[in-house]
Order: sequence, then C-alpha cells, then structure tokens
Amino acid sequence: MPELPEVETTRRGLLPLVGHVVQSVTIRHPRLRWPIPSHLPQTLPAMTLNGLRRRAKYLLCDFSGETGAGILLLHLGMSGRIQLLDDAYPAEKHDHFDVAFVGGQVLRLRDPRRFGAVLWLEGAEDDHPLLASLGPEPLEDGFHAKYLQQALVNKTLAIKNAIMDGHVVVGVGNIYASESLFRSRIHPETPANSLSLKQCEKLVAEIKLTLNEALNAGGSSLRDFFGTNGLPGYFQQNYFVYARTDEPCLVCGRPIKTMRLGQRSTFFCSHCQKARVKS
DNA sequence: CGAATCTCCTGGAGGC
DNA sequence: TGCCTCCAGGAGATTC
Repeated sequence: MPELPEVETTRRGLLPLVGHVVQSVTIRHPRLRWPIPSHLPQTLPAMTLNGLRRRAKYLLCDFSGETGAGILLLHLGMSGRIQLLDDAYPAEKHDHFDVAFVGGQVLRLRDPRRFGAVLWLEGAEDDHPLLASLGPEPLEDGFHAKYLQQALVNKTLAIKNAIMDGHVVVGVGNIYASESLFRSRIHPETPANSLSLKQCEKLVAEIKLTLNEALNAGGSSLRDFFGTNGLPGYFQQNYFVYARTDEPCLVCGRPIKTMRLGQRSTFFCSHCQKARVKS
C-alpha cells in the first residue's frame, strides 16, 4: 500500500536513471489494472529518460527520442514496488515489467496484487483522463484551508472519505486519512461541509505534517526501500490510531475504536475526536 | 451533480 | 498439513 511518501521516495530513488537510454523492455505479465501497452518493447528502446515527475501517486517518466516522445505512467496500486537493479538478475514471481537501460541498470516493477498500472501517454498529460481532474498536491501551496473548505461545500459525506477523494486533494490514502484526522481531533464521520475554517486549517496542517514525516522516514530508509528485504518508510512510522484497534490512545489512554467508512477500515479515538456535528 | 457500491487481485491470517 | 473464508486496499467504473 504505497502512499504518496513511498511514491515520492521511489521517484527519488530512480533519479540516477535520468539521462540514460533504454535498451529493452520486458513484459512478463501484461494484465495489471489495465493491460500494459504491448508496443512498449518496440516504442521505448533508444529513447532517453529525460525526467521523473510525480503527480498524485502516479510516476511520470518523460521519454523522448528520434522516433517521438511520450510519458511512461507508473502506478504502484497497493502492492507495487519499483526496484532499481544494477543488472537484470532473474525475475521473480510477480516481477511483471522491466525497463533495461544501456549500461545495465534495470527498472523493475513487482506487483503481486496487480492493482498497479503501466501506461503510455502521448501529448499533453493534463488532457489524460487519469490526470485531468485531480485535486491539488497536498504538500504544495495550492492546498490550503480556504481551498479545502471551498472544495467541501455541498459535500455531506464523511470528512474521511472526502480527503481520500483525489478530486479534493491527491495522495491522502487510508492510513494518513485516519492519522491526520486524529491529529486534528476531528471525528472521521463529521460531514465534510460542516468543518469550520479553523478545523480546515488544522486538518490541512496535519495532513502536510503527517505526509512530511512519512516522507522523511521513507527518505532515510531509501536504501532499504530499494533492497530486497527493506521495509517501506511507512512501516517505520509510529501511528497514533492506524491499525491500533483496542490499544490505548497515546493521548488519553482510552481504547482506539475502529469502524467501516466507505468500505475502508477507519481508526479513531472517540474521546479525542469529538462526535460528529449534526447539521 | 453527489454519494454509495462494485470491482480488479493475491498473500497472509485465522478457524477448524 | 490442508483447506476454507475473510480481509487488506487505490481509485476508476457503475449505479442510484
């Protein structure tokens, strides 16, 4: 379950590939969330990787060559991981996709549950349906309290579901939704449009803080993250509520509660997070 | 429109 | 040991 910090950590880990030229592409199991484009082994070789960007949880790899240009879009789904190998040692069971570069380095996608994606975009990425209507990046200045409150107008759904909606803000997954709401002392069921501006300020600040902490943890474990036995940064984090059902709240000591919200497990402290406001 | 539900997939945990 | 069921979850697709 890579969240935004893991995707960003992955991006940084792959930066050494920028400037390198593709040697070959191997597709072992094309059926991810969508089929991996079958033309990639013909299209990508001889192209140069010009840059690596991230939008939401998508990795955007900019390629160009004499035959054209495009963006290789990668998504890790919930079990995906990208490794940067010094050479193409034998692939294991869930290693579905390789991009080998001149010089021997290999970008390898492993994704047991195959919720991830490998797509090829040509033309302006903003026109692509997956990217066109995304909300702001949570760590950028465009995500602020007034924006959030405005984005939640007319939304009566639970705030936890609202901040996990990529049209409101991208990159807040199930873990950090629960965590940032606890840290904001907002009950996850609170109707989204009932948050005060002050609550929006607090929530925005805590989302940024939580993600930045995870990013720092991920960054510090970069080597491990790319190793075979490494744990992603988020496993190193200490959570206030996530996956701590019945354990004592780290603030008040009462047992952490869990509930289903939008088909997702949700963790909170019923004492520290005030019951939802009736509207 | 908004909101809720369904869906993809496999590994791991728990029950018997 | 083996088999079964349940659960985890990102986010687009579908339905109401």
